Amino acid sequence: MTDSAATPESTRTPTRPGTKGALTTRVEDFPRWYQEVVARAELADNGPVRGTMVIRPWGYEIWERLQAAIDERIKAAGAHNAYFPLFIPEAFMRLEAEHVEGFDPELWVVTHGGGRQLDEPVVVRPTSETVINHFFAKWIQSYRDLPMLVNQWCNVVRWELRPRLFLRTTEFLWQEGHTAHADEADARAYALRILTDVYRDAIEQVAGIPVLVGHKTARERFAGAVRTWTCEAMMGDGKALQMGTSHELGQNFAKAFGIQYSDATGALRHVWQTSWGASTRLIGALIMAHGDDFGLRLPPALAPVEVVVLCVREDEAVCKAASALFEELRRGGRRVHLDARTDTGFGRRTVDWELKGVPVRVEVGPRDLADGNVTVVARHLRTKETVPLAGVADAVERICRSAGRELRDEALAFREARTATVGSMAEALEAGTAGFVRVPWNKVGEPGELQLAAQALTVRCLQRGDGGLAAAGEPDDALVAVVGRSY
RNA sequence: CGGGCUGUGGCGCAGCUUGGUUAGCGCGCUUGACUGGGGGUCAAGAGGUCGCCGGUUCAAAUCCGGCCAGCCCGACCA
Repeated sequence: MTDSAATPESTRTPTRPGTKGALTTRVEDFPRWYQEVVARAELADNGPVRGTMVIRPWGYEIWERLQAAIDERIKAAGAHNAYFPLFIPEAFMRLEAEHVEGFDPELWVVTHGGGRQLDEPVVVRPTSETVINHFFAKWIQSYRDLPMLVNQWCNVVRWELRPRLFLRTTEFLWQEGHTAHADEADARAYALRILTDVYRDAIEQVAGIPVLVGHKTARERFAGAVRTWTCEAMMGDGKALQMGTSHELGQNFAKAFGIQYSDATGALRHVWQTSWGASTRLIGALIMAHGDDFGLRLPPALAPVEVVVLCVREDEAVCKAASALFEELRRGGRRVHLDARTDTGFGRRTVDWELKGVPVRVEVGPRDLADGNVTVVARHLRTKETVPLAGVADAVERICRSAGRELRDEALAFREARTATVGSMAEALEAGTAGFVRVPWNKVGEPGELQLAAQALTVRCLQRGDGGLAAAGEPDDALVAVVGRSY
């Protein structure tokens, strides 16, 4: 993900002309670059209420594709979609001690409705454990009702002090899964299944973002969970972003909400639970993991448009050839867009498509066309090739099939280049700011976490030395802490 | 909530110290022409109660007071 990798010498002088309109480069000012990409690629806008977000069509289509990838995997894991209310009785939030404590500072509470003050204020959901468990208590009676596997796609609202589009907004879209199981082992296995088969798979295979998996330290754990599993990825500035989490809730909520079932012997038992979520933050990750100094780079699987065919300029033969290619690619099953806006300069249009991250551009111009050729450009590598008309479909297929994997390889190489392995706290503190540091957890511990926090460093997750997940009952002392700065 | 800063066309800013005629600039937008293989050129336009309220003054974007809003840095979080 260095500049030299993103702009091979072989390309025909790709330009960032002058100062006008060009993006701030990532090394110059990464947060500013991020904001500019969000704006210029027309992904989102700030809402009129502080911290709120308008997701624009280009951004929303990406979300719909992420959603589809995750939803299909959730269903494969046996959960079903449902919908629970936005408003939660305030009293529900108080039922689980840690949960209240964790969420209290983030709550939005509605005190008025219908022009008068409510007798009992209602909370706007920051997450839905409480309402859903209220119903689980009602729905679950017998071991035959288990496991109960429910998911919902919805918005949630949390008070945020430092909003940033996609990464941290007051209202965001997500999916939250909630399950109840007969025993601890089943709950644990399910939490892990979601972590790896849903989140890791969708994020790596569809979004092309390599992740580290592991569990959170007590300090970073979800409010009310006994164990929080996480997928962590490295962004283009070396900082970490949590991409999806899966919690083992033990029996905390079951006891607080009285979720009990009769087992085969007739004995009354509390269920064991999980909850798990992934949000529109993934779009932020996509931008920051793959974006380059020319804008967004989308893996074809998530791109609203996979191929744009553009007429270099007004010309009968050009437009005819472009339309023919557009039709051919469309029939081939690719999402194609024909850009025949000859009232806008060619340079302007190519830059726009590049900002938006469309994986392939097919440029049809009179010069190439005279020899029966067009120019095909792969966005992620910014490589151009001259291709005969008859070979365009193949060239497009080749790029569409390889781009996602190549983006992932590039992100992985970047992460590895920015990951250090050390043996002590002192070294971890020293190496910590450029990327990830792997350090034995028994050298860190809770006091170490405080020292790290002083430098804005946190333990992103704990995992085995080989990157594997801790087994049931495996003590944290034997594990490695992945340390980094985070969003 | 503690510390630093900013409010001027859609966006980004200058002007304010040292009040003074029609408040400028870049980008964007509109129209036209020439263009056209990486944000092209030229010309003509549209668009602003200078955050709000009050005060000083012959005169306030500019000086004074108050209020409001937003940004950045610290403690929370997907």
